Amino acid sequence: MVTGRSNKLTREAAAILAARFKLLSDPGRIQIVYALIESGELRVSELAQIVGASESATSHQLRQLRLAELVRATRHGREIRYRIADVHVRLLLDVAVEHYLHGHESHQ
Amino acid sequence: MVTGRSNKLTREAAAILAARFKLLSDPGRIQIVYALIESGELRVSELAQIVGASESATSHQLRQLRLAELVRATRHGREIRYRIADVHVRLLLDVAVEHYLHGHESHQ
DNA sequence: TGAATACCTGAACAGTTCTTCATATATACT
DNA sequence: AGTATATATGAAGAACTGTTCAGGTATTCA
Repeated sequence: MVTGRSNKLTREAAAILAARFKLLSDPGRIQIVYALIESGELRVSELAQIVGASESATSHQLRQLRLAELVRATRHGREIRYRIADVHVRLLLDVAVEHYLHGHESHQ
Repeated sequence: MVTGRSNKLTREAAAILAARFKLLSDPGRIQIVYALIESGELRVSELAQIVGASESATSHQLRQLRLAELVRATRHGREIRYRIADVHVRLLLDVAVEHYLHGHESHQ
């Protein structure tokens, strides 16, 4: 499935991919994204508790994810609920969890 | 395929995943990894040319990938050839390229 | 042995990232 | 209107990242 494809990755394409991977390059952000995938919709305070960070720090992280359109926010009364907005991240995280966690230790 | 799984991502697990994604969070490093996947084995000077960076900068990047055991180096005479050492990154990049490049514009 | 080639490495510097703290905004309640 | 709750935001600082530059190591060739 790798052989026979476009063969060259332009710098622009690499930058697009890098930006996506960068969003997942922080433990807190991964926990946020993962929690939203599992739970569907969560409030900022709930996410802060799950991650174990302050609400301010969590809000800053959510802002990044929001600006990158990876998550979407909706106000409900005085709370704001976040949910996944990017369908692709689900599979990407699935693959990573499947391969880099529990047991898949093979190399070479 | 997402429903019905372990449901909670520990901070340690999130850190492991984040470290892997971080390696792919730089355009140059993505180009290096992609080129190695496509070509099998390449020298530092070739990789530097592909990425469009100095050989020193490329060497520093390769060092990171090497220490993370994502690539492996072998000396042949006075040149050093690099190849992919982590089987998982292939699929991860495949998924990312497939979803974030050419046309898969769907959201929500 | 000396020079050339291919690559590595450490230090330094600019740019970026993440957190905290203080403050601001929006909504709800009395 | 005033207070409480939930979240957002800007500034500031510490820590980290990627590049360059200068010099170092390993190998080949004359």
